[in-house]
Amino acid sequence: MPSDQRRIQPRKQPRQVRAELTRQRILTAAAHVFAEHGYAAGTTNRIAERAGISIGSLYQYFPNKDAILAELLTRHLDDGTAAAVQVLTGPLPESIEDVFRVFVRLAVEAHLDDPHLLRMLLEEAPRSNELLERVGKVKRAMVEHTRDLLENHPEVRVADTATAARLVIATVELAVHDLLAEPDPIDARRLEDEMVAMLTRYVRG
Amino acid sequence: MPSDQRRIQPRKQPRQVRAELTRQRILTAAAHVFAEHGYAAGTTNRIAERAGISIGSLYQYFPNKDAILAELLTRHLDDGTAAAVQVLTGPLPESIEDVFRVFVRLAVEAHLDDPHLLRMLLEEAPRSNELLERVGKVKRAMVEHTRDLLENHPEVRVADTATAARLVIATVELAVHDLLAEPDPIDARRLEDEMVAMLTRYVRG
DNA sequence: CACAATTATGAGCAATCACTCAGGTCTTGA
DNA sequence: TCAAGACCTGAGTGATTGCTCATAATTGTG
Repeated sequence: MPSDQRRIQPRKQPRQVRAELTRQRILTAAAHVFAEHGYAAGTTNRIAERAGISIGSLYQYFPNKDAILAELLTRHLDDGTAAAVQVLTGPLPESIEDVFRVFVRLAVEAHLDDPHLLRMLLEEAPRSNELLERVGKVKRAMVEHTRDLLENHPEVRVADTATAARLVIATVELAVHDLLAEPDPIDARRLEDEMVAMLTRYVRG
Repeated sequence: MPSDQRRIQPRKQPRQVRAELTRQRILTAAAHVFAEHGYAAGTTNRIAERAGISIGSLYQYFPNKDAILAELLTRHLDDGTAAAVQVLTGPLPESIEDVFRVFVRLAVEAHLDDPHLLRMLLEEAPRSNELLERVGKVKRAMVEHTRDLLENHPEVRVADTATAARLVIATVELAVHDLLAEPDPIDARRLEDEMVAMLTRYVRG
């Protein structure tokens, strides 16, 4: 425990209830502000104002602005993997069509509540090597899982499973980016149906 | 020609050769700087430095930073539509598989030289309503063309051509975002092959 | 109640950045 | 050759922003 350690972490851990409450309020406010103004224009003062606290308090819980972004991204990633693990733990459907449907729906649901925030998070992730690496890790894990699935499922007839797995994952991700950004968002059900159809016909050969 | 018009355009049009040359250098430098540092961190001073000119000169050719971004995006959009028009003017292949191959290759080639810049341009486009509208217009035109194609081609058997067209366009766009961002970019040929296969099998039903 | 630890405050600092302007240098044309 | 206009220069300005710190308020503990 070096005594001259840099102030990379803010103070100590919260001890009182109101502290943890303030932390939550900061994160919620940051999510709103970032989603609305983007990362660069989402100033820390604005976040504090929206959270109903002073700017000083904000910096007692986060060492800097980037740390807030990191925490938001971490939470999303953790939520996503938790949901995925839960699905993978149970029994999967037999047909690949139904398997794809499960995954596509999972992806859609995970991003349906705040697409703008999610878009921002993924855009700003490259700002930090650590975040970029973390996102990359999750993505690589998904690609690996998909490749296993493609290689072992009897219905699947694609040859280049490595490329196919990347293509499938990228296509599902795309669901997100087309559900949001557009001012005229596509209907979630229809998108799901068509995407599942496309993926299924593709891997069946 | 109102005399009190705001200084939205910088000075007059360039008259001498060196002026046009300087303009080009600014745009080239901006492309590099934006691609490397992103829009927010790509300062105008850095652009001027990279272009080998003074910051004052930069502001004789562009009224503000956003105008540089706008010009870069406009050029990309114009180049892209020009290439598309040229392809659409000539005779298209018979089979949809070959048609898709033509379009996918077009998209890949258009974005192969500077993927980072392109990513940045599309991310920052929402900063301006005008740019957003311009991008939206191009995209809508592509979707419309695709829908026509899907409805008139004998091999195509999808029912919901509206959704299918959007899905096809989004999938092709995806080629870009997966060719670049990743530190381990996918092989262009393989991606092209698999993507064409996926789209073809999808629309054939 | 006292008093120490924890949490909250917000004016202000230092740094950064887009952009200006007063004045230079170069090119052109007569 | 020599003005007049075109082009270039770069230190500086005003505004913004991330963040600090001295101080105050609140809470837990005996």
